[in-house]
Amino acid sequence: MSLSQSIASIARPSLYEELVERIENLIIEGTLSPGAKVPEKELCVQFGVSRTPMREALKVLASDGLIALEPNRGAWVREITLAELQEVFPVLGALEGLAGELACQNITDDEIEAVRVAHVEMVKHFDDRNRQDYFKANHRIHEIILDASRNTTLVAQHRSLSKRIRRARYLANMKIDRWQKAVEEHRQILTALENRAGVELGILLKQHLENKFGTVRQGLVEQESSATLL
Amino acid sequence: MSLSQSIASIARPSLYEELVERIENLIIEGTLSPGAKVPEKELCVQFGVSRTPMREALKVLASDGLIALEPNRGAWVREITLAELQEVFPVLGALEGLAGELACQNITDDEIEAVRVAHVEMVKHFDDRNRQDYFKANHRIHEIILDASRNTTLVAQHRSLSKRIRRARYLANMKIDRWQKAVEEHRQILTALENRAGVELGILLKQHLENKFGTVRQGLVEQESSATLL
DNA sequence: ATATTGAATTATGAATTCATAATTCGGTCA
DNA sequence: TGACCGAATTATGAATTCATAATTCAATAT
Repeated sequence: MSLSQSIASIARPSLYEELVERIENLIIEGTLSPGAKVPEKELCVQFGVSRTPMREALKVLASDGLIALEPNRGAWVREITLAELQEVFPVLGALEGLAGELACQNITDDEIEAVRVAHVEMVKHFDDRNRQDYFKANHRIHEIILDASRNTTLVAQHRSLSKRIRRARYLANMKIDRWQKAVEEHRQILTALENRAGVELGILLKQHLENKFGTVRQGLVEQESSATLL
Repeated sequence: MSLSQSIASIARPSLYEELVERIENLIIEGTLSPGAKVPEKELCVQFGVSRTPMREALKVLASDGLIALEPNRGAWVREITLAELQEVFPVLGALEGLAGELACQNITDDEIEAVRVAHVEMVKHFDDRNRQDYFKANHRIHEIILDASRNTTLVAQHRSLSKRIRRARYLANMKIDRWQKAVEEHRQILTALENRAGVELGILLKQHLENKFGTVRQGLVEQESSATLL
């Protein structure tokens, strides 16, 4: 893994890899929304590549579950259903629990300090009700903890699943009281990390995720009911 | 998911999908061994397809971690290092633990009966010291439990990771006392399942996996040391 | 007005072609 | 003999081409 990474950092990544990332971003940031057709030709023109690397990228994205390829009918951004959320969240919970335990065994003092800094920043953005920047700081905290597990397989699995649900864009819908609660949970998470209390951190992260699930579910239900009304 | 599956079952799977499966099998059964080059051209001839679908398949296999693509140098079957095993097993453990808990909530009596049948068969093959068929029955048991979690995401993640380590072919090296112990563990697993004791089953499966890890590690260490001697 | 048919158009799946990078191998020189 | 160079060969990355399946849309029938 480290070998292939070092090679990748020297050599220019191939076209298809770049395309995977860029299309992933289009999906996550909502330019390509769930249920929409992935316009193969347009994307080729937009990125200035031929269909070959584009189609290779689409195959990888399909294998990651971000899009669905229907034979002879093209690619579609996969919808996030309530059923899928109910599947993904427990799995993410199991992974986060493990990450928390491992992180407490392996995290450095510098990394804990980095979490502390990100935490303070996150709280500031909460006070300002700045959802965008709150999300970024929040995300940074979880990334540091995950990386501190020193388990690239775990990190990769978690990232892959996170991407699938991140599209739900739950933050836009997060109610203020739930948001407040999330900040409090993060205070506990930081404390457990500082104490290197592995099992406790695992439980906290899992719980934190379950609450997040509540938010996402609510957002999705609202979205679905409003869609029905149209 | 059910939609795309029903479509896939009607339409002929595309070439690249078929190739992904067949090359996967070549890797798992050892025809393509770890560290070996994946002979793109030869495989094209062998399967009677052009390079385009073949290369699409290789991209997917790389994304699944079965092979490594080195820019301008081709594809190689990824080696299983001890470091990777140490990463993968805890993740699989977390997933199996979850699977056990969910299975106890959702498994049908018929499915428990199927596990019982496979268990009896497995014990018979143990008595005959028939490793091949023991492995098959063993595998069937774990598949039923996993499927009983009713969580296709969990199943997919578990399968993907299992494939990565199944290549280690640990069974060939399993010592008789460890084998005996594995059978005993399976007796407990069956009992927990019959009692629908979710938490307990989760712990048992995780423990069972850790023991398996010991076997795989030993096999790998022996293999590496013998390789060094060459 | 709506549904249905079929030709024209477009999109997709896969083979082929082309440019370039890596490897091989024969020859040269130390 | 062995290290080094460079032309020939081969493999790889990506664009193009070609065959076929899906879709669109105008014309017709109900």
